[in-house]
Amino acid sequence: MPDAADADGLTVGQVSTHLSVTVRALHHWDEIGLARPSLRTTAGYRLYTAADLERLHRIVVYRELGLGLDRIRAVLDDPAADVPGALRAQRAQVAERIDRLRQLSAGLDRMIDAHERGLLLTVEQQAAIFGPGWNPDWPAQARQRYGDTAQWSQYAERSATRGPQEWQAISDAVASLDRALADAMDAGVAPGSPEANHLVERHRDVFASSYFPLSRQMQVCLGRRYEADPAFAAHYDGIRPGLARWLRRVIDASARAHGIDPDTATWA
Amino acid sequence: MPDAADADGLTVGQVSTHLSVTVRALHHWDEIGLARPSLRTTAGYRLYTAADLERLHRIVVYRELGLGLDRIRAVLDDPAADVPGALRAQRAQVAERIDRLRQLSAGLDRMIDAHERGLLLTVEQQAAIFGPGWNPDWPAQARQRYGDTAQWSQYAERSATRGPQEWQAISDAVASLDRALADAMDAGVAPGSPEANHLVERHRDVFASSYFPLSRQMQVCLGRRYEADPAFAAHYDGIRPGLARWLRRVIDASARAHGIDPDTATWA
DNA sequence: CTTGACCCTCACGTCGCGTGAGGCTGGAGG
DNA sequence: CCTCCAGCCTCACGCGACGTGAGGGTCAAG
Repeated sequence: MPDAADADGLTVGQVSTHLSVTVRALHHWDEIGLARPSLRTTAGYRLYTAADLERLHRIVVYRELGLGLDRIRAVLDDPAADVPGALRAQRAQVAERIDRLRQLSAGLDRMIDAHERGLLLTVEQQAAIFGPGWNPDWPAQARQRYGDTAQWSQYAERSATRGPQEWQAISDAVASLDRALADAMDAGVAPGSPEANHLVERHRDVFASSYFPLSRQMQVCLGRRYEADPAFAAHYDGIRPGLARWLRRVIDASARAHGIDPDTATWA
Repeated sequence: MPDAADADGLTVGQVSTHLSVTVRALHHWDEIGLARPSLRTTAGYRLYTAADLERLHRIVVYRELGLGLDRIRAVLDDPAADVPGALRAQRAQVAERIDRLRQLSAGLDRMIDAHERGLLLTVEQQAAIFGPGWNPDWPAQARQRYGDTAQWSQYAERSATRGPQEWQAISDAVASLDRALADAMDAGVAPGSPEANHLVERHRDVFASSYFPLSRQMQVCLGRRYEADPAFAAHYDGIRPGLARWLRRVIDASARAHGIDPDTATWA
């Protein structure tokens, strides 16, 4: 009889294995007076009687249903307690929590998608919004290159909240800016002139509100890439031949006016 | 310009309304170093710059996704952090929690049902298990009378875990006991005899393992009700005429042998 | 007599703040 | 000038249900 009880009660360890609760939990329930053992040995060992076990078992049952210890205490100590009512209230709470978690899961799905694809639009929607010059592979390529930067994370966080309407607004803003840049170049606006600098600020604003905050230094790097990267250059030169180069020079001049040497500017 | 920022930063209250977070949360994030304001006034007022607001906004976004502050810190501070991985892990956790909550909700449903109906069986199942003498209105009547007692709660808790098989076992045990009682009466077993007392103990065991723990005092009350209540009496007298009365006398005699006066015994 | 498993009582840590207490600060009005 | 009041500050405890040691007795077996 290694574990067969001294007839007058079980110790915490024995109860613990019987009911699959931790010893600490039994201690806790004793501390708060939820379930005290009827007996103690002279050495202070807790001894739980059969009646104690009844109560403990009931506690375990209601605890598994997610009720708080206070509510359990009420249910056990007041025989006239409205048990079904308490259970229904609990069920309602659980339903609410499930709902919240589902919404949360949906949000996580969106965010994961945004991080991985960069754009929560179908290819058709992309074509309709960004026009014929758009290549649906671009977001994937961008993620390939910049996916492990903080900027990509920030961009993804914003993308997760953007639908077709928001992207249409961005597309419109970019197109409008491109036209203004082309018009300015046509009109002979010189790098460093107030008009040119104003356009550079506008570019920074549009970019920042579309993608992620852009420092002047970063803008310089971006201007260089506009000219050097074939895809970007094709975009701008497709609007007006020489526009990529002109834009780079305009950005450089503006940076210089703000005390930045464009030749040593760094992205970070 | 009542709230238009002193150009160099926003105070906690302003940020709080902008981002819909509590002032205390901002304090907390400052305390743990998750988001400290870049500036302080000479009086110690926190001033959050535009860059600070960026960070705060990202924190809010990830917090709404249910990430812990430590994980958010990792995501924000390490640009190479595996954000989609962290999000997917979070999604898995959320899925698990939803699952657990659903099981919990199902358990609550069962328990509510058990409390209200007393028996989680269809009428057909009840007829098949308890035989032709069974009246499907009995559980509802029992609940009507005893629904606000602790015993009913204990009985309901057990019922919630019982299916047709368990009820069949109980029905068999009760039928077997009834047969044994009838045989004993037929054989002329006298109240107070060892055989009779043994049967009383067996009745107490069967009842306790079927419904709820039964003290000897409660058993006496039950014996009286067996004789006085027409439904119970009809059950026992249907097995053998006079069995209800005989059983009551047998229980009384056993109680007396245990030092209980059956005429003053109380239920509680 | 020792070993090792079991028990005891403190008492702090968890997680993300809520909620005061007690006391400055800063701008508006008298 | 003073006062008022909203808003800010720093502690510091509280929550819920225990987990996790620390430090030390107890008990049956070898």
